[in-house]
Amino acid sequence: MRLSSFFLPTLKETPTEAQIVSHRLMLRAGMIRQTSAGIYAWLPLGHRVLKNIERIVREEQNAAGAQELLMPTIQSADLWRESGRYDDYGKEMLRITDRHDRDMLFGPTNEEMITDIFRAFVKSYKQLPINLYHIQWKFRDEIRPRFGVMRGREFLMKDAYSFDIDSAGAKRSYQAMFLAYLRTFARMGLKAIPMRADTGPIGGDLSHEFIILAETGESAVFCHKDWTETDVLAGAPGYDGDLQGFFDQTTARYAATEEMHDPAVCPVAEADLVTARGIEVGHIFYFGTKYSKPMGAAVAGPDGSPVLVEMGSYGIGVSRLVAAIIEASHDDAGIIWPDAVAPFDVGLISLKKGDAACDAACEDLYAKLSAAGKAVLYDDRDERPGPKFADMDLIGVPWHLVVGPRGLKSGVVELKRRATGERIELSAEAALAKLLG
RNA sequence: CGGGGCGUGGCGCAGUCUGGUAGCGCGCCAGUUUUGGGUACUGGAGGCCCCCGGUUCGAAUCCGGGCGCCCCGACCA
Repeated sequence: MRLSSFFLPTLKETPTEAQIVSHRLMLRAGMIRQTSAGIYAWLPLGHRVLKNIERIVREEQNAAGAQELLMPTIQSADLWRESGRYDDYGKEMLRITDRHDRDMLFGPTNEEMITDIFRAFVKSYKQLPINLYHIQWKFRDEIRPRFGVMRGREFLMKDAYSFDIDSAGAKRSYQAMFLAYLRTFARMGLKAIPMRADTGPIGGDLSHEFIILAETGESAVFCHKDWTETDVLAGAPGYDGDLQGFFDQTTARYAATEEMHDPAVCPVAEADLVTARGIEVGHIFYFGTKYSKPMGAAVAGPDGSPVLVEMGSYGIGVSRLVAAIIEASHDDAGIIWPDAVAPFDVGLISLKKGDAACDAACEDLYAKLSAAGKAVLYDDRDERPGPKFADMDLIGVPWHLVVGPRGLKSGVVELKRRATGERIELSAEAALAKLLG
């Protein structure tokens, strides 16, 4: 992509409404545009990151055996009356009336709808287990949306729903998602800590929140310091392996949100306890027959008699992750994208547009990197070096390849790693080899 | 919903108290200049001053009503 024609409205100054660093940087980097309180348009740069995160989530869900489908954003109130949540959910649910005066709503979650789909088609225990998910926009009419996409009213969520014949199967489904979540967040360069959590309005008796530590996190969290020092996934099994063992071993290490933490009975010595702020990026629930019972989702068991299915649900805040990653990875100059989610792999900076040698070298590098499958943002604008460096730092591209007349005279270009600031001079060929290696 | 604050070119703000030609910085456009970390100068474009009503010869400014947005609290991916 040539920056001269890329829609990237970066800002030099920070809009006043943005209070936390991720929101400020997302606005300054031209990633999002607010359209109403808690509702945002995703501009091209932000959209690229959102899609990358979505892709990782999808790959890991598929690897864990979940199957993707897509349910609508608008739902009928009738389903929610069946589960009893139409009244329970309160004002957070956006209620809509259609032209025939039918009660509709913009889905805040999909337990009812997926249960309805399940019960329509699945009739035998032989078809279980099943885990279905989608990645779809949700709307929750928060009392106070804030912090940009961190707590928007409209947000993109991956929600998965598992169906099992018994609680042993359901727990195994839960543990598979538990592992999938750890893998998902690790791939994004995040250290997410699973914490025992309240089940809230979703209901149920087993639940973990996945929390990443960041100063601007909305809730206080407590965990053993081992969490911050070791790789949770070291020794993790495959999905057909000993999930129970991994789950037991992982959850044995203390970690709890404020609501669940009681200093009086905390098993961790004070010296080993980390007290921090956290951002919730995922939440998993096992809730048994909470929905299958009122909605009559039963299958024939081995003896032919009906058995209510055991369910769980598993959410990841996809749009929130964009902000959460920035909270966890930035500096004074701007965003530092982890490679896996970066909107571009390489930022190619031409220091002097119009200089024949410089233009030729840039075009050549741009063509070769692109041909090799790299996403390259080529800053071919007729600008001075200063703004180019500043913009590339701001939008956080992981590698900066700087090409200028001065270096070309001595046969070198400069390669900079955004995360460390480390810069090396090397030949164009060597730079290509390093970026493609 | 309770408490606090804000609404003036794209962004950041002044002007409002004390009514009288709508301003500054950044950005944008043109030209000159400069050229390895947001160059300097000159010229230019761009504003229903959130909306409606009232007071007044005259309202960004005063009065009434509405709308929108932000921050602090309880709820949530």
